[in-house]
Amino acid sequence: MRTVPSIIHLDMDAFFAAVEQASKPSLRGKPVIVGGLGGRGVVSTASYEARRFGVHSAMPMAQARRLCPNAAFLTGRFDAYRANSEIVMALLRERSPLVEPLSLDEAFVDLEAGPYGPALAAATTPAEGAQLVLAVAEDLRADIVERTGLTASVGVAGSKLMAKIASERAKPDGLVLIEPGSERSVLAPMPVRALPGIGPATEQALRRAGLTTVADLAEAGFEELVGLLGKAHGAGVFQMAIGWDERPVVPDRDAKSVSVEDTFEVDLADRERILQEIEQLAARCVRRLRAAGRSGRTVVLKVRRFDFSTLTRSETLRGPTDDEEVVAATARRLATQVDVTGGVRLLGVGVAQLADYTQEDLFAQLEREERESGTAAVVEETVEEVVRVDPAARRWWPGQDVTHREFGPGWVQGSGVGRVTVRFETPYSGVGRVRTFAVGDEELEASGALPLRSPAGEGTG
DNA sequence: TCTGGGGTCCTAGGACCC
DNA sequence: TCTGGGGTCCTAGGACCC
Repeated sequence: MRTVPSIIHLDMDAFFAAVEQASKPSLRGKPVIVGGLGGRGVVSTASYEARRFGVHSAMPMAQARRLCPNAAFLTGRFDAYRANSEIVMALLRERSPLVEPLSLDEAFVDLEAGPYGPALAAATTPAEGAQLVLAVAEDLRADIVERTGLTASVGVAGSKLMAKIASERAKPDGLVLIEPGSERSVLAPMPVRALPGIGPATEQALRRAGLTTVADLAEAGFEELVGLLGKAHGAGVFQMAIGWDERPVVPDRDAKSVSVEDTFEVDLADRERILQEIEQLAARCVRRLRAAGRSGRTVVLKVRRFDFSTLTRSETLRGPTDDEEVVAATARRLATQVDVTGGVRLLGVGVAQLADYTQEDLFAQLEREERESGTAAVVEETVEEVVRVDPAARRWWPGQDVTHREFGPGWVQGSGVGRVTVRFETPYSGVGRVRTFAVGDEELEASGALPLRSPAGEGTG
């Protein structure tokens, strides 16, 4: 392992909620909860103000409402999160080409590559190298605030494992260094659950064996952990426990699967309806697959039943496809293997075994020919229904960006009984005023997210 | 008013081939 | 006539992460 702590782990603080607060001046300093607003939604991110009430990620939204009824409850605006994520990732890539994003708000950076590599290699002592890395990290954090107004926590260490643990300790808005050589003493007192890859099930298995701290794991040894957790997991956990981690920072990992899924407000019982939903999921899945310029060979259908039991059925085709009809027909075929009595709460369609491009899709051609010659099962024609958009039937989502012809840009605070309430403010304005309109008001329209820093540099944000 | 959506990796059994 | 073992692919499920 490295003697200079040249690996950085960056984690944006309460990212989704922080973007909302930066976008909406009236929410700064207030509890904000982003997540699914339907009856079956869960919390995606809670602001630190909301966390003080006990709200956290993955908590059912209904419970969050009980704990923190005065919070702002918003649906996610992923375009805004993606745009700010790209700004942050670009700032990381200025420091090194070796950037490994883990999600929109998290990434590893290896500073040994890139502009600081030579200076790090030239450092005469590890302490000198550490000082350089800390300076780079502080500069990075300042750049992120300047460009987005958002704060990030950064961990700096000699391995991915320790950098990640360091960023966790740095939260919120901090910087923590774990000195190479101190790994084992830092890890020893920590609960096993603090190690990435140890979740509730593994924690339980270890607790039954009397192992609760990382020191316990190191003492238990390789053999016992492999016996308890299996070969790969046991070996991995043991290595983590003794602070051993040589995993490289790997940029540009290609996706290995693409999937979409929907949980329904009310369980679906009708077979015909289930097939329709599968049809639409397949279409969405293929749209994403094609947008990524990929095709896939294995189609996966996922079904969660009324009792939360979840199963998957998959079929591997002879070659990769990006044809909507092929994916849909395969998913429908898989659906016939599933017992749906009692109802279905979730359906998902995915494609795996991805290939980089589509060759001539012989499989799709074959399916089409069979259908046309009438040898395949008759599939009802999907008639493109032309739905005229009735303005009065529009749906507005809490948090959504809108523009009013007279009052300008704002966001939806809430809607119901034919009315929609909008607060007119922007990332660069002061706290805005609230006005209420009829949901069908033609002056009001949906709009895109504004950058958190105005390109013209107006306002203070 | 229980439990999202998008992913990754691992395991284990059976089929199939040599 | 019986008895192999290894490798790879496919499928299903589970744990985990953000």
